[in-house]
Amino acid sequence: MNRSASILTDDETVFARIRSLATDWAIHRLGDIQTLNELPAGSLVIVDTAASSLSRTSESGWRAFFQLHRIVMASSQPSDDEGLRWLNLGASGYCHAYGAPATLQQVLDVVASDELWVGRSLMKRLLAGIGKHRTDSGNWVQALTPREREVAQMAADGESNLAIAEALGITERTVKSHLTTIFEKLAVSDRLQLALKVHGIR
Amino acid sequence: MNRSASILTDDETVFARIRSLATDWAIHRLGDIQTLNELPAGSLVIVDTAASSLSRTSESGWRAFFQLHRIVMASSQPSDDEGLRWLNLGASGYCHAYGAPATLQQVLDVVASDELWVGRSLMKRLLAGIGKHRTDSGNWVQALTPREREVAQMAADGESNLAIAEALGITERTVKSHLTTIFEKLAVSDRLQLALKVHGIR
DNA sequence: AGCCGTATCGTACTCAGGTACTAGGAGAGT
DNA sequence: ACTCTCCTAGTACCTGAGTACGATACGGCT
Repeated sequence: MNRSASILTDDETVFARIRSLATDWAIHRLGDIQTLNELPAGSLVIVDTAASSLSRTSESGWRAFFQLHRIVMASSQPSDDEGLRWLNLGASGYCHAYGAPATLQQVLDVVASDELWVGRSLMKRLLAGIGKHRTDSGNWVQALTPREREVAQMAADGESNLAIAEALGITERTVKSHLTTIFEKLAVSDRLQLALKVHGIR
Repeated sequence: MNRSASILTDDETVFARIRSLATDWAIHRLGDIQTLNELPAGSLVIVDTAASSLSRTSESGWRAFFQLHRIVMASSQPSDDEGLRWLNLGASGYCHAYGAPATLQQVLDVVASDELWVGRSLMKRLLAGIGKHRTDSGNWVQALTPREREVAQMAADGESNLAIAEALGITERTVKSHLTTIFEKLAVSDRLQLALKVHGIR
């Protein structure tokens, strides 16, 4: 396959890692950020956020680069906020420079397909900013029966017992019954503790 | 490799396509949405948004399913809005049911790695919308006095009125008094709603 | 046939949470 | 001085939530 990518980094370890793990890819090394201008348009590039020559490029300079190529920013100390900054400037991806080999391979594959690659935790923040996404923190589900899951979710979302009963077409007494079981299974004392557990707080 | 996934669809074409393209995967077919409860926790599942049995599941039912498994919603007529709805409910991915084989393969790989898969155009929208929403989640603090903030935070963390009173060296009555003011200022009815607001859920 | 898990529902009870109405003292600003 | 907000607190009262101690029915497993 004719797959090649370039990388810009000052860190020998990062370079060696990426070169070795990406077996499907031919990796070229860039000496300076300005050499991005010499690559054919649409090239796949990994840029180490710690590379020294980065500081000489303005914000609009970055926007231009991101338009020209598909660029993945790799940080050795990634954070959601840093990732957000790069993605907002137009980066095609943001990942951990020392991430798992399989993950880095995946990042390259995805970005090469003209998709964007955003890590899990940052993605959740993006979704949370738009709607009310909440996943994870969740082996609580596995302890519950299907019916109990519905009741637990609604109670955790702030619905009253009566509201839950009406929504599910059962009596309030049955809702209470389910909740008692749920509290016992999840080792919580009331619906507020349940909500904290379901929504992954503490 | 021991890679298997399940699919729920009424559409023979979709089933045939996915089965044929995903050579690395063993694909099982599900007959009904309820069979999700019988799969081992954390299973990888593709669900056709047009499947007839979907309508019988409530919103909270979906949330529970999404926490139990890694579920990719596949639509034959995808839209950003529809995608956003599913992802907000907790889906692990949203893609085109008739998408390019290589893309679908990638979706499975990515989701199997416990990442989220969001298409390019939807991702752009998420990134565009991040700025304003993120600031107003901390808005509740502004409306409250310092003392009220302390009480609100503790109540939102699940502490009882008595526990808050003892921690702050005041009577339970005063805690109640603060809470009544807090509820009024933040336009919520009880401590559970307060917790959801403080922790940025709805 | 018997056991067990799940889902449903009844009555009665306790109690934490929340409201209504009220009010005194401390401190800041006019 | 006067007003205003904040923090504090008492008594009385109501209600939703949760528990105790049941019950019936259905389906699967041994």
